[in-house]
Amino acid sequence: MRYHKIPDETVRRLPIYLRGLMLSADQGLEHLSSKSLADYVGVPSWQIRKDFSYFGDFGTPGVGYRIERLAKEIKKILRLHVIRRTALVGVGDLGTALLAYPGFRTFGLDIVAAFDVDRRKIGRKFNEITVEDLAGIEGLKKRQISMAIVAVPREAAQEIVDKLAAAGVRGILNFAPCKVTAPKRVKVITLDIAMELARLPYYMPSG
Amino acid sequence: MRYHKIPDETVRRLPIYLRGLMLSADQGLEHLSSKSLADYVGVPSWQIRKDFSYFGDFGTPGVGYRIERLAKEIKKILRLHVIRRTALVGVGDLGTALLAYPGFRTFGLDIVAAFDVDRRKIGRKFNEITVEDLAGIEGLKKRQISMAIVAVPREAAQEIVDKLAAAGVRGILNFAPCKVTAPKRVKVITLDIAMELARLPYYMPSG
DNA sequence: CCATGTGAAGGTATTCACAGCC
DNA sequence: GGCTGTGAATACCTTCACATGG
Repeated sequence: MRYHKIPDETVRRLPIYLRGLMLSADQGLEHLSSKSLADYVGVPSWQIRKDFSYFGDFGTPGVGYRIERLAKEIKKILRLHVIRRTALVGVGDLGTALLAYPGFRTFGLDIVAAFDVDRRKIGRKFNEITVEDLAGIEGLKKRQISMAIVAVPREAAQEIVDKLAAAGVRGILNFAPCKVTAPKRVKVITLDIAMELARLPYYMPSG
Repeated sequence: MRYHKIPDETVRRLPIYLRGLMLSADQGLEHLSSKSLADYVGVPSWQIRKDFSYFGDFGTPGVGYRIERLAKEIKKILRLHVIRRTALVGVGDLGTALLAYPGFRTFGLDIVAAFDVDRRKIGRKFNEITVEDLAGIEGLKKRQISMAIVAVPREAAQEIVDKLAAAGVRGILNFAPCKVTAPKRVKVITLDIAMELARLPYYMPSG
C-alpha cells in the first residue's frame, strides 16, 4: 500500500461501512469479506476493496477483514475515535426530533447542549438536555463543544452560523434550506431534506 | 443545443437552482444572470450555465435567464409540475417533524396521509393529517399516492418498503439507517442523517 | 459590451480483471 | 479455493476559454 489521498466519495461511504462493521461486530462476527459487507450495505464489493485500499492493508486474502481492527481504523480516519460534543441550535419540530434521535451516538456524536430564542422553550428539558438562551452560544469553547447542528428557519441561519463560528465551533451541520457562509476554519455541510425528496420524482419510473 | 442526457450531479443541483429561482421570483425579479444565481446558491456560474445547457437554451446573452420560464422548465424536468401526493410512514419524533416541515410544499410535494403501528397514535391529528393504521397502506393506489417517506426504526424499514411497493408506490425517501431493497419499478433514496454528521469531523480543520 | 452556451482539457471516481497471498 | 489489493481502462464530472449572439 502506498500513500493515497482518500477521495471525497470514499469518505462519504466510510460511515456506511462503519455502521455495517459495528452491526456485524454486535452479532459476534470477527471477520467479514468485502462480498458479505457488500450484500449488507449495498455497495459493490470491488468498490469496498478499492475504498479500503486507500488507507491500508486490513484484509487477509482468503479470509476477509478483521472487523474490530477495521472499524477502529475507520473511526480514526473519520476522527470519530474521540467523543464529539455537539450543540443543537433551534429546538423546533426538527430540532426536537434530532435531540431524540439515537443514531448520532453510534458514531460517537453526543448532543450535549441545546439553544433557542423562544423564551417559552428556554429551561425546558428534552431528553436530559435543558434548552438554553441563544446568548449561551458564546460559552461553547469553554465547554469544549466544537460541532453544532443548525435547525433554525432560513432567515436566522446565517446569523446563527456567524455566532457559532465566533464561538470557536469548527464543524456545522446546517438543516436550513439556504446557502450559509463561514470562515475557512469552519466546515459547513448543508442537508436540505426537501431537496432530497424533490429529486425523487425524476427517478420514478413512468413519472 | 443538442440532445444530452442530464448528469445525475446536475439533477442533484436542479432543486437548489429551483429554490433560488422561486425566491428571486418572489422578490419580483424577471431576469437573473448565472452570476447572480451563483452568488445566491453557492454554485459557480460556469457550472450553472453548463447544467442549464444540458436541457435547453433559456438564457439571453447580455441579459440572463427568464426566471419564470426557467423555473417552470426545471419543475417539468424534475417532474414536479404536478402536485405529488405523498404518504408518511412512522409518526415518531422524526415523522412528526416531517409532517410539520413546510419545505416540501415549495416543491409541490404534499404529505396527505400518515401511518403508524402505534394504537395510541392512530386517530390523532398532526397538522391536519390524521394518523391511520398501517393496514391502510394497501389503499394508497386508489388514493393516488405514489410517493412515500419512511421514518420508522431500522428493523421495520424493509417490511414497510415491501408493503409500499406492493401498494403501487413508485418513489420512497427512506430515513431508516439501513439498506432497503425494492423492485426496479420503485426508486428508493436513503437519507441517513447521522451519516452526514459523521463525516463532519473528517473535514474539520485541526481535528 | 455583457452574458450565454459549448467544445476541449483536465481531474476525479468507478469498474474491471487479475496477480498475489493465505 | 477464496479473497484481497491494485494497475489499467473506462466513464463521469468539472473547469476553462472563447466563439456567438442580443
